Amino acid sequence: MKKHLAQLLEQAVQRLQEDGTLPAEASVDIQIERTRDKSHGDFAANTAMLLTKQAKRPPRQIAEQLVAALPESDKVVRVDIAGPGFINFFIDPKAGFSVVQDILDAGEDYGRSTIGAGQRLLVEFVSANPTGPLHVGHGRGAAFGGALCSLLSAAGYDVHREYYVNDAGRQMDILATSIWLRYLEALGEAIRFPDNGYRGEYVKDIAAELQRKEGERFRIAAEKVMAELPADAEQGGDKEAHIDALILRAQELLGAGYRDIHTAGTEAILADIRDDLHEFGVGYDEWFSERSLTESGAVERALARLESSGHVYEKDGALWFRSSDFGDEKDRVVRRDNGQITYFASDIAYHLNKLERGFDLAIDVWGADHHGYVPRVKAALQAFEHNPEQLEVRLVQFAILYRGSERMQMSTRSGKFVTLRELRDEVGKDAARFFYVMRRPEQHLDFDLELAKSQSSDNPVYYLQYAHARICSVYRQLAEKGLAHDPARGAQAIERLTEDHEQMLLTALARYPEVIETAAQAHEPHQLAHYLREVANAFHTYYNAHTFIVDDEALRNARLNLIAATRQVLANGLAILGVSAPEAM
RNA sequence: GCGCCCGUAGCUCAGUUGGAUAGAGUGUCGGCCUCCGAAGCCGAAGGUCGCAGGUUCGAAUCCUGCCGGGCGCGCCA
Repeated sequence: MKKHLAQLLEQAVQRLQEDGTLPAEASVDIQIERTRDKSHGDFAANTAMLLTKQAKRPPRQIAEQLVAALPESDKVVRVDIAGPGFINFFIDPKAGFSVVQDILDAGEDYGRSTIGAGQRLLVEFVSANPTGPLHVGHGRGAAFGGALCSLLSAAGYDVHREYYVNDAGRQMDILATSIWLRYLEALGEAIRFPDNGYRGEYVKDIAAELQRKEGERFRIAAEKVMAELPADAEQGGDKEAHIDALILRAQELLGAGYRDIHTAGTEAILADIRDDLHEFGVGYDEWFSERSLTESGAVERALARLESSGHVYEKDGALWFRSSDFGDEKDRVVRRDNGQITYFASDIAYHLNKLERGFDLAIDVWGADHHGYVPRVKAALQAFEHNPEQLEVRLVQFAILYRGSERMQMSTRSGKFVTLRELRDEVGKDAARFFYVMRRPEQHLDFDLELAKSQSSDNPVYYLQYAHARICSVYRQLAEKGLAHDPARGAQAIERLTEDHEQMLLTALARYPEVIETAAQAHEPHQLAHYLREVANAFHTYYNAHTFIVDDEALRNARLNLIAATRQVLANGLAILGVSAPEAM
């Protein structure tokens, strides 16, 4: 309908240009929006106001000329000019009925759009280091990323979902060393656990598993392990120097065995993360290994290219990338003076790789604490003469957990954090996913556990699910009364749906495809969450005002068609958000 | 200090990319089950859109400067 009205206005503008009423060179972006107030008709256009400057006439006058030049349409019953120069369209109510049949015919495909035109998008999200289980901060990235991908896919984009696995680098060495030390502890060695080690219980679990499988293969006397180490932070020294020395010690003493522990640790945690996300309803097309970049030489090749194009230099024994040439605050190290490449170096290679795979746009979903990282990655892409706008970084603020009014503190390294799994166990997948995506990602999220698991009207998830379950219940009631829904009969009588509540519901349902398109283009799944609440509200209101199972067979079937369509829209929308649509609750 | 994000009803948040009288939920108060599920519905009250300027037909939205909160500013990842 929006498109239809835009076409009418476009023709009107063209006619006025041809007869000289409007300057021939005038151009205008025709915007049609739904009105908020029924007295303003169904749709409104601000075209006349946008043309005031170019036409050098007051907007209302232009509006009159536009309306006079408007082609006839059987869908438009009246056109008004109102306010400062709005053109208000009143649509023939009959045109609104067709949406019911559209929905019933399309089923799960209702709302699918071709606006993405098969554009290839790479969405990278979560990508938490495999150094421990996912926590509730990662959960928000997972819920947002998952919903965003489904949304984009529904809008006709070709979406590739990817998890970047940081399976190389120092953090993984710290993890491997932590596992080994816990393993030694379990064998009864008198080990002092480093301040900077991973202290979570899961490290002990992996160590126990290692002991079960490998016995005492990695056992080394504590005296040899702890001999002559630089002091740890707690001992008045430097925690980084201490842990680095311990890593080195582990590698020396264990030889090839070190790699086995490292791999065992990564695999154990990655398997856990995969299960966790799977149970959360989030799936990936690819798990992209950082180590594959270093081992294939992709990182070295990227650095060599930067070197030959003059974008790196040496200073203080390290290799620096001139990111400040591309708007970053300062230059960044890509190779440390000890010869090791930095995390940033692999990330350069990774993002180069993304664009070289031919994606039109790469979307990264990051925690907001990484925002300072954006300019340097974009700088790297520019250094390779890629358009930095081909990378879009969506920053997701952390969720702040509350239990009632009590705020819960978290920190990964100390091992004191609420895991995503604990959250799912406590509030359930549906509530967790909905709570995460009902806010704009850049908004801080207050996540109240008590509210999310409360089985009451306070809980916004139930409001939507209840609407769906309630509709299902109507059909069960119908069967109990020995009646059957006849959709063909309902379609014939569809114009009997003239009640205000029915009209409200019809317009709400008709908006669904528009919401999919705007939410997808804005990369904002929360718009869909809010819309679905409106649909549920329109339905609940209707439900309370009218009985569907009436004696009048034609009217009954028409109403059943309408609520069947409502159920379909709720189910389609909830599916995109990763929330189930139960038939009973 | 510099950079990014946020500031809208008591609380939690939307606000269709600059449109008409700023909206929901929740909380408070008052109504609605002999009737397809009351996890629902209807109504009332509640606002200096952080503050001050500017841009224009028109600003919660865009620009500038302040105020307040969060985050970042490593040869960590």
